[in-house]
Amino acid sequence: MDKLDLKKLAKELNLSPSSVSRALRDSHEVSRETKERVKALAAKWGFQPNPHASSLRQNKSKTIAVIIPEIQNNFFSQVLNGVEEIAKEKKYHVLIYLTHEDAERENEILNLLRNGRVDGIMISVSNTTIEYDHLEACRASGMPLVFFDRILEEVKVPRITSDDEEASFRATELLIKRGAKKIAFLSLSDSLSICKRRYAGYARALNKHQLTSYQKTVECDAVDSSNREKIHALLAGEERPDAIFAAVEKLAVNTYEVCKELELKIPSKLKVISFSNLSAAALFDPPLSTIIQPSYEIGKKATDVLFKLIEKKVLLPNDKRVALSSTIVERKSTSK
Amino acid sequence: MDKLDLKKLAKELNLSPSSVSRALRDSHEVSRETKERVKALAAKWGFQPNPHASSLRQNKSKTIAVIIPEIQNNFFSQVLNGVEEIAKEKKYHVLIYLTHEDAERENEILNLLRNGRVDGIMISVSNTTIEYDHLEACRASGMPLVFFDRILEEVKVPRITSDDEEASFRATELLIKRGAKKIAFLSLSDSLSICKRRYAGYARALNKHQLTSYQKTVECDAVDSSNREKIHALLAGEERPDAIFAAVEKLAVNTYEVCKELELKIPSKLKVISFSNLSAAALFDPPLSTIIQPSYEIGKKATDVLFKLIEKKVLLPNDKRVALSSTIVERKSTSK
DNA sequence: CTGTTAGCGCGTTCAA
DNA sequence: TTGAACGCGCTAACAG
Repeated sequence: MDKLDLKKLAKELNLSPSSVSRALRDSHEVSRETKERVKALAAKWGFQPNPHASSLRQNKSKTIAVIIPEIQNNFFSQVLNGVEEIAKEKKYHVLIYLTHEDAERENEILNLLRNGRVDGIMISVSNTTIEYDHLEACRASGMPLVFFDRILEEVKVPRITSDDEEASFRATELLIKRGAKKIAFLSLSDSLSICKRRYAGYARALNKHQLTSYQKTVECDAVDSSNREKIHALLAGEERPDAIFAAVEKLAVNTYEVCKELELKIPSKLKVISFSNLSAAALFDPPLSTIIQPSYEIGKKATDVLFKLIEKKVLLPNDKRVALSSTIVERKSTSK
Repeated sequence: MDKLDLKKLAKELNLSPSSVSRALRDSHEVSRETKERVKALAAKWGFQPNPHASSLRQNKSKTIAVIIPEIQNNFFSQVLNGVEEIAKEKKYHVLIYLTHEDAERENEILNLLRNGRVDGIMISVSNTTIEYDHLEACRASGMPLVFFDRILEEVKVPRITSDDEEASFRATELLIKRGAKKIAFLSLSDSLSICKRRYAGYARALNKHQLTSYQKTVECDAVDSSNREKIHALLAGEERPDAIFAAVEKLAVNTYEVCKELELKIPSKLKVISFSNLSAAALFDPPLSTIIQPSYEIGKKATDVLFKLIEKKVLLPNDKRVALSSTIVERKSTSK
């Protein structure tokens, strides 16, 4: 069983390679009969055209890249589900790259993708990304590029996010309604778009309710142990908050861990709400109130827009800047 | 800024394309000086060889495929972390495919991968996979192939798993030691390798402790709602078990949900233990005892072995059949 | 509708 | 150590 190629099929069928090629790709300029003969033999032999030859010739790879900070995160894995769904429909392949929240690695990955390996790129930037030359260069080169969730304002490409500011505002108001007066904000990075927007919503709610006398942010990072220390310091120190707004899921988990350690009761001593797509949040002790992002839809929409770019379709105004609605699910961690 | 290629570099440097090609790939048959000149310009211009041309010529893609049932699963996303780690070292790219537990889709994906798109494949089979022609054909074609976690006995390729039988035995003994007498087993599919092995460990423990008079299996699937119904029927019916062994994480979550609904107290009325790689299991109400698989290590080892296959290195006996140890973490859900 | 020709960009001959 | 020539497998352009 040697290597198959178009020529061998062509010889067997007494056709030229180009006809076989056309038939396999459903060209209109080939007879139905020929198409059927070709497809029958191709199926019988299990033949598929060599994708590299095809990519080289057509100058497209039928592949997209998804770059995310980490995979062990429900939000991103749900996004990937949406991406895969659309890619499958388009018969595209999906390459995945992890930055591990490292801007340098992110830069390297973008470099790897500069020479035609993929037809388009979707990225959620790392929390250490401040310089944006690599992304701007990518955009400028004409590579279809889309941001999702974590964006860079400076780089003018479509951005598919959720309504972070508004959802955060509502979540903070919920804490206030339940009696919180000193609400601390746990952030992943001051420079990260989602954290900025989430902070803005939090701050707006404090302003509205004249609770700005206590306005404290703890900037965390990707390392659980140091996050726990910072949260520990916050909760064991003077001027302890009576509520916590966690900008990302892992910080809520860290908060719960510290509360266990300190035997600080949630929600009586501390209310907690967090962005989270963890379905098991309802099983926590106590059940965690969450702001749930429409992750699957973000993945689908971002991929959709990416394909519009790839296919050089015109983008509608609401393709360029999409903010899908999050859902707040109140549970016991925020009750009075 | 038009397309770069070897020729343009060559012209600029007054070299032939072949010398440039050689220099970039660190061939020994090119002078150090030339190498440096070439690399300097390549770096300056941000040049990278077209991967499709290169793949076509060399007949290798520098890409591997990972096929998993679902991504929204801590085990698989941790595995991917390990895969990415090794692939990065090898300067390989990673394509990801989801079967959504559908054997037909699995078959299609394997077909997509038959003609050189990837140099190797890692797969954890779907829970509906019974026929194995597609995998056997893949193996027979010479494609490097490795199973991880969920395997098919019949297909003779390396398999990297965890010590399911032994870990399940120990977990079941733990339930027994804590007083359980009627232990039910929640399975994802009777035909799935991991479930068979986990069941075997469970059954062996029951045998050893002469508790076989109650030996009940509930076969679940990928749909949460129907799983909850089945578990509900089990827990609300006659001959309720006093403990549950969940073969996979999601079934433990479903069990907790049903217990909440039925107001059935864990662990006093029902003890629960489960395979799970969810770090937040410690925050559950009550904290869930878990059997933690070495997912990251499985990902690394499987990728490692896959690269040995790709590089045609000899496999050591303990590359062909690896069973890494799981860890049991006892928490409140199994206490007396 | 089908065949012929040429070339995508690279890496490997083989010759110098 | 370098260059010239060829071909990987496919498909676009052109011709019939």
